Amino acid sequence: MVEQHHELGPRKGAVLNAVVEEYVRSGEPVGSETIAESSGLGVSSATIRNEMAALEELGFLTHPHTSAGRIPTDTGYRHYVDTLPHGFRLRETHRRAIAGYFAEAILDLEEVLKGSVQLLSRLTQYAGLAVPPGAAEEPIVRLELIDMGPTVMILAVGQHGRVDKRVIDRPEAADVEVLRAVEDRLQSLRGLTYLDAQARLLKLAAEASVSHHDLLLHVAETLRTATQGEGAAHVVVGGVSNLTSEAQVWRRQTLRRLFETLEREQEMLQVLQDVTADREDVWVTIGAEHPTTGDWEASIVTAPFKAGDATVGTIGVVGPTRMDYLSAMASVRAVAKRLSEIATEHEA
Amino acid sequence: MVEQHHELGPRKGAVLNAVVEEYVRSGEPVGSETIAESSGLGVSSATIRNEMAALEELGFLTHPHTSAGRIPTDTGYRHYVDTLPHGFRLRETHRRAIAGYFAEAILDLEEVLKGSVQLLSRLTQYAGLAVPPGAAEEPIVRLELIDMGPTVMILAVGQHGRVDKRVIDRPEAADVEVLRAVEDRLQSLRGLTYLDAQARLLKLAAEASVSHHDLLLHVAETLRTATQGEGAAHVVVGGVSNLTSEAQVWRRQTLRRLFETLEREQEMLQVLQDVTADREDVWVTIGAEHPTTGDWEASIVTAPFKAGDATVGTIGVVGPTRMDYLSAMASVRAVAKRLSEIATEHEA
DNA sequence: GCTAGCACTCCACGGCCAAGAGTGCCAGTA
DNA sequence: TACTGGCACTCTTGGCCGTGGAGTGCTAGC
Repeated sequence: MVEQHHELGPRKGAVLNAVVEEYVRSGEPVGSETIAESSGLGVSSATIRNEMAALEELGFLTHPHTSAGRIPTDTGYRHYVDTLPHGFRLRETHRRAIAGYFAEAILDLEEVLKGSVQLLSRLTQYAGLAVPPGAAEEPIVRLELIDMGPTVMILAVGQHGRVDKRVIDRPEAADVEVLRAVEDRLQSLRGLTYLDAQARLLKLAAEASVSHHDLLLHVAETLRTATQGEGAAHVVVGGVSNLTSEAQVWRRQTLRRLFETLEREQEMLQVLQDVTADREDVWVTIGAEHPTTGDWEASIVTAPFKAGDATVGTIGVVGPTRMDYLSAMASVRAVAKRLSEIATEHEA
Repeated sequence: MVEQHHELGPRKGAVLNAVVEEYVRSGEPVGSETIAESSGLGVSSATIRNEMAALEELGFLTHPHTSAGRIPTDTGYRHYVDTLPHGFRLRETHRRAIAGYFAEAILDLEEVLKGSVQLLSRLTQYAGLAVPPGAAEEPIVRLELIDMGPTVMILAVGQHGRVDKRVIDRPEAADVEVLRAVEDRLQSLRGLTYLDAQARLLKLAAEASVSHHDLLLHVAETLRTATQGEGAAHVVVGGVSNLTSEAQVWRRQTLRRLFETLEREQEMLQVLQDVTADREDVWVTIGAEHPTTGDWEASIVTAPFKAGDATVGTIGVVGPTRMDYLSAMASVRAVAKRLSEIATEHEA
């Protein structure tokens, strides 16, 4: 994927990348003169103009109007990102901020993610995003029915620290004895994953007496909502105020659409799943490459984090397509790496 | 408080209120002609002009520039709000939306609040806010230590459905036996409130053997963070995208400050405490009446909700000072009423 | 105490012009 | 063949001006 872009030829590539960098820096359409001076290619602005015209023809640059400089298209950014050098070192201050944050061991992954999202949003000046691990594969360590008078609380605790609860109306038949009895039966599910336990519960319920039946189904339902559907859709968002920064020349209308979607977890989850797919490393989705980011005129930088070999979650940032990709990618990659360490440790 | 404003005299009051209503509706500075026609006072625009000049002198109205219409000052809005008729009926669609939402019984208060905030933001087109009940006075029904291998989870469940957890590094001395033993001792705390249990725990820890000491302190700390300090600061926010609505003529800079503060729960909690104080009913804080809302050029409408006689939480909306106060107050009041019912029921 | 009338003020808007930035292209050169 | 200097052309930006309109403040009269 990287290589196919080199059909551009080295000089066109250099010009394109110079335009991207300059535009990201200044926010102004950039002219041939600027590139001729700054790029160090040792050619005149006229030559740059020719290259630029060609790059526009090829779809990497545009023109706001005839006599303005060039700005990159989404395809232009894509080329830039794909040809970025790999060994970029994070700025020292950022490196230290990340190290500092992870130095104070916090043991609750949900909390760590909230903090990580804040951290990323501070480092990049964009908004941070994270998808925490799902419950499906997590073994259950506790499963309880708690008598709360007119209601009953169903409480599940997972091996890696998640806690799911649900309060239900107390079924007619469920007196203290029954609660006790059902809770006892639930103990046989310890050690099973949320997913396996669900299946098991449905079987148990089918065979159970009427008085137990309802409760067992409710427990199954509790585990189900923790693993899928509306309730499970969960995205951690932070630092959205960064997106209103005055530097960002975002149109009001666009900003509004972005904010609206950020509030709909279900939808955000879908977007993040789409853009992360099954990438192994940090990945960038630029503007119209995904319908939703296109709608926002924004880009998303994400990286998966893993427990051992299995991807368990996602972390990233969302910002304008005119983004400092190099730095954003480095920050996201570094944070994802730390999260993987934590998640792997948790797992062990 | 209402009455003192009537020193304005009935006609000045009528003019002021007409200006507020017209300005809220149109967003444009309003002229004397408009008021003369719409207010039904049966006087000419010249008379209105005199009244307006007087109202400006008194600090209720301003002028963007000499030849523009008038807009209300914060004091102007205050007078308007204070003289609002009490018996305003909620719009039928809103009434139904609220009834509909609360018809489907959700039993987890935290969930209800999230939903209520969304509901309010949809009804009013502003952002919704809520402060859930604190843990301090809630009796504890379960207190557990869960063995998670290299770590231990401390889990507390409250009478009204709250669940607090904290994962700690496993203390050296804490083998399975010790965990068991400490967990047994914790059972004596059942029925105590979070606050009482804390005090009790500190006493227990002081007298306990070395191996129990650390664990007991950790449990106390868990209860403490649930009741006060950083961790307990918790504000539910929803519908912020409404604030970016194009209709709102909010300055970029102002909007940014508002969004930044909305993300800082600690600070938001303080603001909400300030503006709610110990009001019994819905209350409005307008612009500069509070330094923070002044900074935002915004107003907050809040109402407490209660369990029995005790205020347990707050719900409200935040929007521009140019707000439809009547409708916002009605919506907030109605939702708070429903929440009080739920909270009271919970308590019982 | 109210109103009609009027002079006055100030903004919003459109047209106009000049300056400037940047392009596209051509003709010339190594 | 590839590059460059030069130049005409285009389009935006900003300032300047004049006009129209909205709304005020004031005064004289009912």
